[in-house]
Amino acid sequence: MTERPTLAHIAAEAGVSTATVSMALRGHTRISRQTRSRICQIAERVGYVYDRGAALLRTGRSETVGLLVSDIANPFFAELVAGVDDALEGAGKVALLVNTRESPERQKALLRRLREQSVDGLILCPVAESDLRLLDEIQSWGLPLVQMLRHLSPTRGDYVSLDYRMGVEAAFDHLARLGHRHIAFAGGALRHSASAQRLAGFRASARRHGLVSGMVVPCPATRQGGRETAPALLALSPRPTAVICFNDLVALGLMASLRKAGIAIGSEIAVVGFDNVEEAAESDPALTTLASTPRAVGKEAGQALLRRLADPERPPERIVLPPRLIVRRSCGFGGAVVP
Amino acid sequence: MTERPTLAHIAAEAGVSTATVSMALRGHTRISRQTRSRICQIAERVGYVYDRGAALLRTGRSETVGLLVSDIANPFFAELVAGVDDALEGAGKVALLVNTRESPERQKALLRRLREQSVDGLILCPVAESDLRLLDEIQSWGLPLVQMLRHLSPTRGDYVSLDYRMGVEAAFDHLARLGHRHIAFAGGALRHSASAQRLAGFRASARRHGLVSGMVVPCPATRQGGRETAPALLALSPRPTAVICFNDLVALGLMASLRKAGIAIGSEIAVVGFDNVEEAAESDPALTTLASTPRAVGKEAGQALLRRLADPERPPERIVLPPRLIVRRSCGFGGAVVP
DNA sequence: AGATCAATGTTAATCGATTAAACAAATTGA
DNA sequence: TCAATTTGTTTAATCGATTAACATTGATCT
Repeated sequence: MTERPTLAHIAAEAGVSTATVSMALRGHTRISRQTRSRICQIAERVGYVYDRGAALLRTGRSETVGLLVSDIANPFFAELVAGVDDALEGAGKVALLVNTRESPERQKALLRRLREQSVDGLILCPVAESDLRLLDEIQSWGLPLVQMLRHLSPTRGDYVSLDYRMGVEAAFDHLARLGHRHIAFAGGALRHSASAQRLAGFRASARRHGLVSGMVVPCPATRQGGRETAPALLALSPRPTAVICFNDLVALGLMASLRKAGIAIGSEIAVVGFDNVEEAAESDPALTTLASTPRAVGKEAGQALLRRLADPERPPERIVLPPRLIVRRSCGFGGAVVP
Repeated sequence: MTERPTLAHIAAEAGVSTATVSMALRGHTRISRQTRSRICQIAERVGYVYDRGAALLRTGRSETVGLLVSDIANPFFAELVAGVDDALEGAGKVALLVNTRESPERQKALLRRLREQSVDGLILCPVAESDLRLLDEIQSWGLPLVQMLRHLSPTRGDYVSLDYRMGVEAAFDHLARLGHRHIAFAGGALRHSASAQRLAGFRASARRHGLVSGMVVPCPATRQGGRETAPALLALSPRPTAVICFNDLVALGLMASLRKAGIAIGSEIAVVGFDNVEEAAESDPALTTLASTPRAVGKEAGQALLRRLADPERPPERIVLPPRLIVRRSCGFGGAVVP
């Protein structure tokens, strides 16, 4: 419980200046082998711990990044966070994780908080309804930023995400190939780019196949949302023979609801999800879905931020990972089936 | 992209000293209403942002907390982290989240990193195989600590967790009441208190009911682990008519495996999980389980740390939340059934 | 009138590490 | 031999906010 040792303590003990100690501990070449090793030994012995707060004041770098996600409790984001951590750990950086809970006010307050903390950069999954002004603001702070999963601008700044549009188109094409002509979309209710992109993929596909493109039923992106959206979906006319869901949770909820209503999933109605959560392989019937790879996305985002920190002048990056269609029984037996 | 304003800038503009500005912005009573509001206006106008790094150097408080979990990607921990965040947010603190990945070396390195960062306190879910020496060490640093979910010492320091032992006993009693005499435990393979407590609950229950207590099959605490443990379980002699699983993931994996083997879950063999994940209510059959409340645990842990920070001298706390038995079809129709 | 007090600021030291510039000593080059 | 260079270390300023101790002013009291 004694005072935490500082450079000055070590310097006194070694009979050198604090400057020497500072340089020695960081492996500066100007310090001789012997003094360095002597200093390191003393540091070890007295239990010296580097004070990043003090260093920050001088250097301006905190070796810390802000990570803002819209819902930490969501397992999808948990994977994402794990991926970011994977990338940061090797670089010796640590993430300040905050939960915006889809609230613009909280997002604003937390951004301020992270600035106060002098984070070196930000990885941001913006809350729904965020817009370009936020991007302007962040850039005016001179804070390196990676937009993750959702973007504020499709073209400005670094951006790492999934190709939602392509994913939905792949699902649609698959269903069309199976002969479906009435395909619906059970979609997220929030307004953000990841949602808009799915919808755009759906609409574009419908047009391309010459089908009705108005069969969209908005619903919360949760299991509960999926359950509750079944009636609205079945009430559509013509009644859809296939439905692409916002994500697996919606699909699983919807399937539970349809099962309860005695509707045969796979034959009477085909269901496609998005994400390929573990459960998808074991649901009844197994769920056709798009394998998104949240951990990979998080890791890419972390790495992108590290590159940006290393070189603020490099041109903006857009990294958009392609989801992979995984065909299972919830679309019937028309295609090659992965067990 | 201009220089970030400091107290000195504001002081110059307002024609007062930095001391006055500092006090004014923090609402110190020594500053008159008028100067305070004048200063606040200037701060607002020039876009002043508090520099916690600088303040930390002087005050020794970073308003930051270290949060170490053993597997961020695990949805259970995601809920836990969300709960911690819930508690911290109100207090204006932010969590530095790190992932120990069940590795003692990483845990050690990350603890050091967090100390360098001058976190005000720690919330730690220790990796398996951690022991008392770690607790001694942390206490020697004078860093406030809350042990979460797993403990290093059952009696020393603050501790927030779930009553795993009671949970397993409740499950056992329920199964015994239904007439089961051959009850097995499909358990975690890691050595930590949360695992030991479940096992203790199982053994104690078996003794209490005068049953064989050796029917324990260790397995990883994952869905995959559950799937792979089915053969070993069925090979036990006498063959168990009921199995209590380490958690829901194990139970769900096990059920999938048993289903595939053509075994009737609920009648031929009863299955009980632990956690009550969302999926448990919708599996086939619905899973009897113990509702653990990770978000609540996280929140309690966060609050406990806040109390500890407010008063380092208060006596250690032990908060152990009771899980609640939720009876569903995976145990057959012998009891009251929650749909 | 002089002492006392309250209200409101200011001065200056401080937290711990970094780093440009200065300096001393040893080595090399011509 | 003397200047130039290299090597190793020190000096001292600096980052931005906090805070104990001190200063000023005007009001109040006896």
